[in-house]
Amino acid sequence: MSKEITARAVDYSQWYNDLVLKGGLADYSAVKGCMVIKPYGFALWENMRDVLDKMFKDTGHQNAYFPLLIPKSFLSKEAAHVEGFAKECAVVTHYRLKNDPNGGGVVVDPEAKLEEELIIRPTSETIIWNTYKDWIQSYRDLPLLINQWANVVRWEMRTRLFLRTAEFLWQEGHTAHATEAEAVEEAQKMMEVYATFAENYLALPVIRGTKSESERFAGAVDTYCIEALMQDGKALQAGTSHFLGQNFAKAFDVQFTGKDNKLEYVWATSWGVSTRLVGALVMAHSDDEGLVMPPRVAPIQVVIVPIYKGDDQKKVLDERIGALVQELKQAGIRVKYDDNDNSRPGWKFAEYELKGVPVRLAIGPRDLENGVAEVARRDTREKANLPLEGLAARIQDLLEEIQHNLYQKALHFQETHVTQVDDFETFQKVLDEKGGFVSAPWDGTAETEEKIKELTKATIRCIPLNNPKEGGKDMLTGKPSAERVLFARAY
RNA sequence: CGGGAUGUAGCGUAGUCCGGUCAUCGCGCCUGGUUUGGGACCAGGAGGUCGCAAGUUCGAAUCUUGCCAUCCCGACCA
Repeated sequence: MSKEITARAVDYSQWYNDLVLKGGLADYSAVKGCMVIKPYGFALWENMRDVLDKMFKDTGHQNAYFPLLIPKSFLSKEAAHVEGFAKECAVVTHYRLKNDPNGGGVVVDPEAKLEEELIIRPTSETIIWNTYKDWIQSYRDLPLLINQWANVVRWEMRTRLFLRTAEFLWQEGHTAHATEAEAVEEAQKMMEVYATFAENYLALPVIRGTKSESERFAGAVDTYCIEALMQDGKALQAGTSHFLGQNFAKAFDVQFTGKDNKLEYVWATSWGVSTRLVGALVMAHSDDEGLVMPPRVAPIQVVIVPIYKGDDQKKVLDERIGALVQELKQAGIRVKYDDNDNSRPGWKFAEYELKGVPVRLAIGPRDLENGVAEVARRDTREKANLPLEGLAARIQDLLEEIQHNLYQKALHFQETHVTQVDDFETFQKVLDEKGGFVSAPWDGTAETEEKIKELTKATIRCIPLNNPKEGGKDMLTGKPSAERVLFARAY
């Protein structure tokens, strides 16, 4: 069949591509490095977005929108920041096209060169802090808690659907605070929001931690992160939250007058998650039959497939199933009744399995006689006949059970893929043969971290929160180590 | 951005070395009919600038050059 997907064991990368493309989440586009998010994939993102948006608002944030284009000079104001992003910025140099005098279509009008070139935002710290300067004068203006939903562009050399594309969708929170402690607390709080979201909605267990200096966001004092583990044993950074100190306040001269009438620089945070979460979701739960969607964010939670011979039976089914659809909708369930007569039940079964719909109901005349529906769950692929009477409530429970089951499965995988090692030889062996996180003592230097990366391709994913301080020896250098950190090969 | 591979109808493909009724086959699509409890069947039909652009040639899917896109492996990164 044309919809067949490559098995994980055969080619994991191809399996992932097959799921995204054949599952209808996204397509390649005519533009290098950019993808088209298709309706089914976008519906998934919208569900994620809606939940996160509510969580942000519940923690006191407001949405705003800042420009896509940023004056080039802004980027250079914060030294570490420009260093981090300069290499991947798209630049707008002209503002007009004209007909090619040689008849070759349109060309850039050389007379329309911009005085100051504009960069397409790779992130918005600079334009936002330039704006905050005008918004903040007094401690009464603080804290300033803003989020924006936006697209950003980072000119990546190698792209992968959802995981790394030149343009992607995300949200970026940018907050300003009167004290350092309050800003740190905000950064930690938002990391916790992300972790809660990943675990409760994406059924994706994550490890909370901080980044080592070399993995830190360009311009941050501290980067908090949530790290997830994919089925191939590679780690994936699922969200980051940065304590920016006063770096941007100083770069953009954002000061406020305190109660004591003294001028002070504000303390800042920024935090973001992106459409990359879609990739994380796909790789964490799906199987060789196709996508597996966690019910809480699944675009379609329940699909109903009618089984009938002839129009008469169809009519009877339409009526009964129509009532059931209403019942399910009233229970807040996202349901689709697929009564398309052009494809047969078997085809639909396979199609919705590929799309990862958590629950499928098949209902035919036989079922109506018995007052039941055949209920199939995507996660375990089990089927059962359940009474139509009170079905909505049963389905609600079932969706929660599936959500929970997916989380438990992923959690078990994660827990069994954190390996403690103390020597470098074992470290390499675990990475090659088992994958996952490797917890190993590290001497705390960037040099050692770099050396380990060169030798093994593994990086420090995070220093877990509340990490026990245990004396030891660095597995590579033998130098004193204050604590274990988590290494992994990563996306 | 370096190395390797690929690009023929919506999808998957034959043909490319050796230029000349070669645009092949399957799925899908449209029409009609029979069907419908795990990817239906019959009959008829539509659909292709052979990735794009130059060039070589009497003649190019096929040869040459450039470009575009995708995949895999590196370096870089969410």
